[in-house]
Amino acid sequence: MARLAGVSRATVSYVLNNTSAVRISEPTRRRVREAAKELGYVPHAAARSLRAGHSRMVLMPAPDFPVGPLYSRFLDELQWALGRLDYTVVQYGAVGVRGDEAARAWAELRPVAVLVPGSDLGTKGVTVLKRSGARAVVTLASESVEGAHALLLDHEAVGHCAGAHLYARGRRRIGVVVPEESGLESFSAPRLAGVRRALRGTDATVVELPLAYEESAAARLAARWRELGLDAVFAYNDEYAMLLMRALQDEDIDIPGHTAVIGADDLMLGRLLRPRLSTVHVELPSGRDLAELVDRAVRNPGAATETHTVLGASMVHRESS
Amino acid sequence: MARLAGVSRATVSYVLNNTSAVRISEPTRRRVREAAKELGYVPHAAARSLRAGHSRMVLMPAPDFPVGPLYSRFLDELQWALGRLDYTVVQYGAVGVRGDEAARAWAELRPVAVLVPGSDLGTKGVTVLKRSGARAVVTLASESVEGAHALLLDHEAVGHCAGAHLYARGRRRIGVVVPEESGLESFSAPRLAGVRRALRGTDATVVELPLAYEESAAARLAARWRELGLDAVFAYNDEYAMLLMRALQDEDIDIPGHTAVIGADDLMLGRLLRPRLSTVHVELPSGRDLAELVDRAVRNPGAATETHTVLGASMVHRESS
DNA sequence: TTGAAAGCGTTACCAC
DNA sequence: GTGGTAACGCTTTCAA
Repeated sequence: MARLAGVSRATVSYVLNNTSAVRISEPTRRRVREAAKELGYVPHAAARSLRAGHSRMVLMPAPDFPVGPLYSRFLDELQWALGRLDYTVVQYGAVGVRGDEAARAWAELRPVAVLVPGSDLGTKGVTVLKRSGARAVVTLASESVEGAHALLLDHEAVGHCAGAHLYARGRRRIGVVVPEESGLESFSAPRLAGVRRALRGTDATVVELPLAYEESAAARLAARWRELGLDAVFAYNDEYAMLLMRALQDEDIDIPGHTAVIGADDLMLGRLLRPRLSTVHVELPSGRDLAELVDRAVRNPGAATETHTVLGASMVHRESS
Repeated sequence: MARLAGVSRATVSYVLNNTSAVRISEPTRRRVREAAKELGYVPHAAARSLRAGHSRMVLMPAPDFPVGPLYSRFLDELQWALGRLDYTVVQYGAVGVRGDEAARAWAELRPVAVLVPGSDLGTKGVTVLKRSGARAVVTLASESVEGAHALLLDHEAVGHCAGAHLYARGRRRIGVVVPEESGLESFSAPRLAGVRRALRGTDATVVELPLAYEESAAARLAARWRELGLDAVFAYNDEYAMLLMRALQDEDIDIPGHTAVIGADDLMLGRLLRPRLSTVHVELPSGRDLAELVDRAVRNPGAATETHTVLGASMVHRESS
């Protein structure tokens, strides 16, 4: 778009950006708008941000494993809230690119802010991003990273909640399912650690139970259940709980009589099981709050990095424990 | 980055891009590389694509409703395959922006290709994208759009498969669950239509059953089940099937004796229900094939738009039907 | 009120 | 072999 309406490029820019500093005559405005519509003109984001020296793009790495409804809703809310603040959310999809290499790839897009779920970002990566112009880097993980704002997802508290509940219900030999699927370690490890902490100094014992999300794996685990001598199991989340519970029931193991089973995430499916599944309800951070944190950080990049602990965990006791 | 290593910007460009047309002395190369590393230099994608006149960005709108494991896996595979072809996949997150307005927002990023799941793109939108430089526009929906390549997701075939199966099992009064959640119409409507087609000209009847994904809604539907007089129900997908099946069982309705229940998508949870859930297995398009389609279209934008019907549907008969 | 021109970071092209 | 220069599309400053 340029001399299409018989005016200068500057005039076009003024009209389309509603620049209030200069006054353009109504007829000219109309001519520009009509020409723009007719030509199907769309501004060039790259040129704009190149000239401006910054963009309004908030970048997140696209998750590379199936995400549940919890995260979907969180993401939706976040996108909505950031959209209201005039940011554009972009999920960068690159599989197999990790750590600092990923940070460099993100930095090429010169996002104004970067949101990183998971612990795949080091101090080095934060430096690269900041030097490339990112005014805010926020991590969502169990541990904070130097130089970045942190939303500490306290998965450890989820495990603690589960462990304390099972202990209070009189269980003493407690299994903890740890998914074998990759990409889940950063969630499962702290959940296991939380159970351990809840039971430290008591007479209860904790047994780690690696489990792949397959019927056959669950059946194998259930087959040796009696010899394991467990009276309770915290199954990482509701889906693994459903998988294991079914396998245990197929082995005629009474739930919760012989073994208590609890999950986490409070998904719909837990309410549909029989016995109804006890679960740890997890409260993800509010998308609106996170959007405001990002906006604050962008407006004031010099401020100290904030660290918030989120992910409220509360027990939902139903019938399986 | 510019005169940091005491060389010209052009030389920097040559070194970092390994341009073979010109020969740069080894010492110079080293100096440039060192300076780049020291400064944490990262190339500016916007400047690059501005200069080049095109990018390697493939844009997809981020889904604004919870997606299942099927779609997650498809997306993962697609990102991997496009990554191998040196494209960068970006999911554009904007909630509440629809149709041509969304197309214009996407066009601002000047992606080389746009992949649109769902039927939210009109001929107008395709024109805007193409005029802005997109060399390939591919839709994944039930209907094709003029000017765009189309992967026809044949949800109608899913419904047909379900209807034919239930008829063959002797069922004649067939309910079809239609989710009330928004965003799912483009999947649920063709699935319902497929059931209708399968039973057209037979003595079977089809009853549409709107259902929200909530226990209470399912309970209300189950409470009036006997008066509905249905002997089978196709529940949109496995999750709705689980919801409804549980409600029916709570009403002491025998499955499959009194009512056959089938789902779709062949999720793990169907195998864990008792009775085991019959389901329509759905084959999403191969991410690799789609990546190749995109690449072909990008290399040869003039070629006629391709239309492929994907989404193979096949019945998985278990115990609930 | 409008237009001309500079400059953002890159890279292709041409002189040196 | 190397380095200057122009141009990509846009915004902004300054001059007309």
